[in-house]
Amino acid sequence: MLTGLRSELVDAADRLIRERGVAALTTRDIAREAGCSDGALYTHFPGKADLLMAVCQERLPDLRGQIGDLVNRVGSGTVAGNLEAIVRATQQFMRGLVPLTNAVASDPELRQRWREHFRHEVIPPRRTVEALSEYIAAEQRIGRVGRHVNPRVVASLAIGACFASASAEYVFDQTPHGFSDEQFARMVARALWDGMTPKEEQQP
Amino acid sequence: MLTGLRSELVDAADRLIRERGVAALTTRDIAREAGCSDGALYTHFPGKADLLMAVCQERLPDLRGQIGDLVNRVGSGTVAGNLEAIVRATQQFMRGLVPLTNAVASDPELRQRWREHFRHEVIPPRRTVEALSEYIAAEQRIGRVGRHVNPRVVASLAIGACFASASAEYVFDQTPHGFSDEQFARMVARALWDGMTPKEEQQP
Amino acid sequence: MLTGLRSELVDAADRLIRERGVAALTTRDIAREAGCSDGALYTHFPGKADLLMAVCQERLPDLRGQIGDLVNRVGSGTVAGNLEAIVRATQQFMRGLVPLTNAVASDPELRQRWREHFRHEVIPPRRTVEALSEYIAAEQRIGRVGRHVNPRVVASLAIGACFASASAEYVFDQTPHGFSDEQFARMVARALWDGMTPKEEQQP
Amino acid sequence: MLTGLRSELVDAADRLIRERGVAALTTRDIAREAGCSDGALYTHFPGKADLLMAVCQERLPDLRGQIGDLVNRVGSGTVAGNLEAIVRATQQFMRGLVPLTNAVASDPELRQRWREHFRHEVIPPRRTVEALSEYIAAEQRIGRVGRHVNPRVVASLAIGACFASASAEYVFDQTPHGFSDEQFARMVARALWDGMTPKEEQQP
DNA sequence: GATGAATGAGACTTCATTCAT
DNA sequence: AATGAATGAAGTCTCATTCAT
Repeated sequence: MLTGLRSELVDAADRLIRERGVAALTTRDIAREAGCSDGALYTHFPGKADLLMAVCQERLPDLRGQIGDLVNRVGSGTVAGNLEAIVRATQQFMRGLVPLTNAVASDPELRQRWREHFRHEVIPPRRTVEALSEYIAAEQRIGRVGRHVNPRVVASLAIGACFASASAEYVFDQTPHGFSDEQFARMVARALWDGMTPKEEQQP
Repeated sequence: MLTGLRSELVDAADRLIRERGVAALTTRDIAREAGCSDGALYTHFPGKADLLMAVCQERLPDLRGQIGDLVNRVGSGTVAGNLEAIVRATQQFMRGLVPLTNAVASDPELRQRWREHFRHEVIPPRRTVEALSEYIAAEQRIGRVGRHVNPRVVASLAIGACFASASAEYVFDQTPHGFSDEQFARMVARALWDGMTPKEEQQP
Repeated sequence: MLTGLRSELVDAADRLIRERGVAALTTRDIAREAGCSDGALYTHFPGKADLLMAVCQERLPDLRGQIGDLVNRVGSGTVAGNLEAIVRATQQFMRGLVPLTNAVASDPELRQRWREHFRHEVIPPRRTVEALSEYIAAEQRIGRVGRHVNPRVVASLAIGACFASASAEYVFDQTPHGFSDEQFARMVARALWDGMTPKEEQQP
Repeated sequence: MLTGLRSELVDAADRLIRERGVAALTTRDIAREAGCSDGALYTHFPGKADLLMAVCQERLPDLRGQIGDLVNRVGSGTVAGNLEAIVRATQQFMRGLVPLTNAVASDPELRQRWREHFRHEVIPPRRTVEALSEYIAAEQRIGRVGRHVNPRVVASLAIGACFASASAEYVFDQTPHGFSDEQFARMVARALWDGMTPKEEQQP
């Protein structure tokens, strides 16, 4: 056990949640996947729900880790280009997030515990939206984005579309739009940028 | 039994899925909610999964039913105003859709059956995106939307954001952006419209 | 199922408690003894503890049923003879009671529930003592038992000795005194009667 | 470890049996109470049952230790007074004995081992009865107790009543007679003495 | 000797499903 | 068609015991 059984269990649960969802996830399956006995789970966690919470807290991908440096590109490259790169990173991020939010959504106890956990913390989707908002606001401050733009709304559109695509892919194995990730990222960046260019007057 | 026990069961399951999710949903709960015996389910469905599929197929809200007439407003009012109304309708629609997709997502068997069911049919998210795409394309054809716009991308952004908001609300009881439905609809319509106005040249 | 599965289960549990005690009593054992499936228990009782409570409430032997008519012999026969007959009945009664009180004593949940159940009801040992006390008091009223006698104390001595004998027999397969039931009943009646005879004065 | 871990474990088990009974007593609880590791138990005992037997053998209170000197008062004070003091001591003794006999009674394995252990030794209740019998017989020999008295029967009555009171108190938190220890001891001594006074003739 | 993580058999309970009525 | 008692497989969790350190 180079890694410690605790991590092994969290890894195993994480893997199975992504592959099969929580509904059909038994403690025995997790133990088998982790290569340990049925009871071992209970030497590291008070119960199944606590292991699942640990998965959510410790294996939740962090968008900041993935787009942190992109956000630091404020003022360099083109805004549309940077947006496109951010959308690309978000697509990857959402593929990791969606199975977990689905797991949480379907299990009432887990859902309750998440709500309590995020009572005093920013929920992941909002954290993601805010990361992008900050980038847009920074570009806005140096005049590369129009003052008429609400950064949070634009961010919500981009992030929301990525989340919806990942969800649909997870459930139906199909995207709602039919584009490839690359195509979609480019076109989203373009469509949003079209509404973000600095200008004098506004059309009705 | 004015409505027939079959509908009673589908209604009961539908109600309970929305209230409590599928994870803790037992056939006994459904029977009690429908006001019938435990065994009655099996005179109308081969098993529990089939009842749940029936819920999904028969009780899945249809956005077309909700925005159909809005789509027919092509050429009337303002595009931004029409967009806003469509977003408002989509917000409602997504509140009904999200509990079902979450239910399906968490249960491997149900997920498999959905995939088969939608192998030869358009999946709900895409159907929704296409409904909005058609409206935008129609406006584009009569010159009220710029030719540089890809209707399906704009539609994906609007629909995706509504789906993401509804999901976050379902799981976390919070929206990722913090706006009210009304505010968000107005701002989304505005942001998208900013990038859709007909124009001569395009900024880099 | 001529008798109904519920009774079957209570009977089975009753039998096994007497044979083997509660410590090693599993729901599976009870089901097997009752000749039904593991789950059947739960169609008749909320849980194992409730079945055991049912055993205690419904199978608790009632001394009144066994000595009721003896008590009605007030004024007939000899007091010592009647006492002896009552002690004989009590010996039988205690053989039935002891396994149950031991079961209750060893299981904290069951004990808690008994205490609540008997919060507003007379506990079985006291009920037994009172039955005998009433007989003695009645003989006292008609002058066949000395006025210096406290009926409840004499009753406690007789009942207590029977309880202790039955307990020791249950645990050790031996009586603390080594007499047969018949011998012991006769001698107890004699010893108590020696202190109960009506008399004028009392020794210090 | 001034006392040695073995004693620590026996003490811990003894304490927990009296506080909570055997039914919910785990080796982990004992280890925690003794302030040692889970595994330590097995360096001093072959298994849990052996530890419990050790408790029974080593911590079983001995009435002789408590009433030994009282027994030596033969011929001094009054017989009734001495009886009363013995009953008082027995009441205390039974409060210590009852939790152990209940523990043994509920567990078939422990019960079997007790039976074997006491196959060639006098069982505790009988030892107690004999201690009192000897005192009464001694008084009888010097003429302070009537020759018609069977010492063992009188002893069984007194001891049995104390055992029954302690049992009922343990299980129900109530005594079968409702008297205080002091009252009950006095009245029992009186009732028995009434039948033990030396006399010429006997009433029918 | 002592530790405590790990084991794995087995406890109680749930629940989708069956079937005699 | 409808009932609901009965089934039994499967789930979560407990706990006496082992063993490498």
